[in-house]
Amino acid sequence: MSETLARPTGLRADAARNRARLLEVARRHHSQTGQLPLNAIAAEAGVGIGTAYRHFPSQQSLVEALAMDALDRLVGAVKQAIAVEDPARALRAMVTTAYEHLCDDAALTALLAGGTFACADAAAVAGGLFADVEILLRRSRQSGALRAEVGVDDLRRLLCGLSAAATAGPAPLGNDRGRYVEVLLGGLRP
Amino acid sequence: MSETLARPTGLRADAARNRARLLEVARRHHSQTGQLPLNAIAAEAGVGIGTAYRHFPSQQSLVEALAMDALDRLVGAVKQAIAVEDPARALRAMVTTAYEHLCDDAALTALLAGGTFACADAAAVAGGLFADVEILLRRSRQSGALRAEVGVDDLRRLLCGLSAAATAGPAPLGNDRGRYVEVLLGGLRP
Amino acid sequence: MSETLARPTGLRADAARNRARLLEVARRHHSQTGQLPLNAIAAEAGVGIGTAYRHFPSQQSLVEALAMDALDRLVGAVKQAIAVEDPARALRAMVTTAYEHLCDDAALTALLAGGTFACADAAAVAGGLFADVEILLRRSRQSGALRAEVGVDDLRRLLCGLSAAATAGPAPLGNDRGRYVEVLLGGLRP
Amino acid sequence: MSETLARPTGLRADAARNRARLLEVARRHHSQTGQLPLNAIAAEAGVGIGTAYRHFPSQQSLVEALAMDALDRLVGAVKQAIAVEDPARALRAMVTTAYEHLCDDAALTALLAGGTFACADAAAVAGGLFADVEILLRRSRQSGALRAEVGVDDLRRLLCGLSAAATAGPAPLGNDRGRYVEVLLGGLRP
DNA sequence: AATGAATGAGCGTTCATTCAT
DNA sequence: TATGAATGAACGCTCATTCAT
Repeated sequence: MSETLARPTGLRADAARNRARLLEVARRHHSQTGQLPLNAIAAEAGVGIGTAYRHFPSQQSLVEALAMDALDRLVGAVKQAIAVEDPARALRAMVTTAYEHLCDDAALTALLAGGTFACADAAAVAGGLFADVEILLRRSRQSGALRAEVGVDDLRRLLCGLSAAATAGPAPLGNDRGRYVEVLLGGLRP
Repeated sequence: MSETLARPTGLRADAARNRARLLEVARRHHSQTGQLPLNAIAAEAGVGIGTAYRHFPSQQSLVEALAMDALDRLVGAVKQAIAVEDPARALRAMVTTAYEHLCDDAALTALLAGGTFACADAAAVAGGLFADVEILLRRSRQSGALRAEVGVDDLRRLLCGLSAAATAGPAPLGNDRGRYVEVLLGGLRP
Repeated sequence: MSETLARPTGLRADAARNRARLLEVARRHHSQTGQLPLNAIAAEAGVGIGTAYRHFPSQQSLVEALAMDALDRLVGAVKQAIAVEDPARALRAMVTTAYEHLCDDAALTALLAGGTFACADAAAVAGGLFADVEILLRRSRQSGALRAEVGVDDLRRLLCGLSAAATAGPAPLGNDRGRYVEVLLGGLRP
Repeated sequence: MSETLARPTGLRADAARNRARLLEVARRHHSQTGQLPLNAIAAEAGVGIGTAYRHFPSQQSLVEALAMDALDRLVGAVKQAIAVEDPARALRAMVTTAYEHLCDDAALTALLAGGTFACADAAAVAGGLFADVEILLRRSRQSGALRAEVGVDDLRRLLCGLSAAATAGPAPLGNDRGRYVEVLLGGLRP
């Protein structure tokens, strides 16, 4: 019943406001420093530390809450890619959109790079995503658009690593980052 | 005058011994936990914390000292690759060996992923490495073995991201990791 | 008016159910960890923290509620002991049974060791107990079965200390603990 | 080599001063509240929290340092008791002095009640103490002054429990507490 | 040059308690 | 009356860094 959820329902108005504030501050911290110090985030959000822990009993649950919206969008984009008839084009669409989503949302990258889940709903959504991707990969493989040995988990790792390569460092790539996904796409062909 | 060096010369015997002990302990910490707590390392090495700071005034300098040996080996391997006459084979050799070196040495990956240097000698060696790679890339490009838009810095990022993808997570790839570099090699072709 | 009671009467059905659940969880916590964290207990019992506080406005009142059953049993056992005609045997019976009750119920020990009461009914029951014991002690003293200087409060302290000695530590005494009460019984003789 | 000691040697002057301040404040806290919050103790002693942890890496080590002087005195007193020729009188002397020492020093009671040791020197001193007591108990048993089934560890528990009984509660016994050890002495006789 | 004592910012976490809904 | 959101004091502990000896 009172299981931790990345996207809770039926929050009281004030609780929802606090949650939103916490997420907002946390997002800034995470994207800027890569860290999620709950004490500082709570203070900056003008919220008691206990409240922060009530909403996010672990850092992982906070990461999942941060990533939830982006995860939803990614799921939608992948479903759109699956709808493309030509397997090669579908694969390209899926990889490209996943790459863009990961580059745009550090929490999503952290969540998928970790591969573990604290919140049941996040795990469920991610599981659906992986299942969708699996379908697409199988089609791509059968049509000869994808190397045989690349599975869902490989793609997860490759995409996370690639977005890290594009995003990390003192001078993260901006508009230019599209080049990297072309390298990956080229490499995925048999 | 006495600029910090990743590989100092003319150390007194005891100083050299302390340095070696610190590096040994630090390497263990870094490979096991990914962290470099100077206090604990100094204590474990049986060396005063002040001495540790004399040797490594910043964590970055410690990382560079840790990576120096691997960096040397990488430089040698790249020079060997350059010596290969066929540009495509040379490129493949270089990328493969760099990937393996990065997978095998977390400090080397940290150093190259950061892209900044605290020690002049490390910067110089890395500069030489990049110059060598640049030569190889130009040859590869001219012979049509490499995409036009991939520069040295792109390759640095791609390799670091790829080794992170192979190494990270609860179940790092082991012998199997060779698959990933094939993806990269495939993607580098025009 | 509505003074706090360790054993309230006329509770609504749901309130009684909540109370019972809270006590059940609290007993488990107290016997396992020696602590009574109200938040965790309320959550585990599926009861709001506010409700928990309504039932048990202080930790002391919770301890007293936890101890109430055991206290009743102890009162009964002491009355039985008083009924024994021979003063020496009566004293022995009373001390032995009290010791066993204390060893078996950590909350009872906590209540009697503290010596103060938050709930009027607990205080009343304990007062009755002490009065009964007082009677027995007087008889024992007069018959020469008890040292003159040992009063009810001394016995309370001695018994609590003894059960702590038997129960505490990494290796609490089990079946063997009967030895300790023999020491006390021996020492109570003039 | 750098093992934790309850009584370190060769401290720098300022370190010794800080240590003494910490112990002084800690003793007050422990005797008044039974707790040892390192943060508060460090602040009250006018010492950084890091310094406090340097001196006492665990609460247990702080307890042992607090108890060390009393433990020494107890060892001396027990040796004196052993020197008494008559076994019954020797036993009485030992039990009485141990009881008094425990009543007078809460840290000593905590240390002996726990029965575990973080500092090698404290463990060694305590081990010597137990060995001495063992000798005395054997003599007492052989001369018929002690119940057969009471061993060193039983006596440890009984004495800790008894001193807790005398010391605890809202109205700890003062001069009067001698009565309790008479009960124990009486009970130890066969 | 080496040592290691001292510092204190900072993080994770618990939990008693209050109060708006 | 029941609920549970919010609060914040308090505590344990780590670790980078400075500086007196």
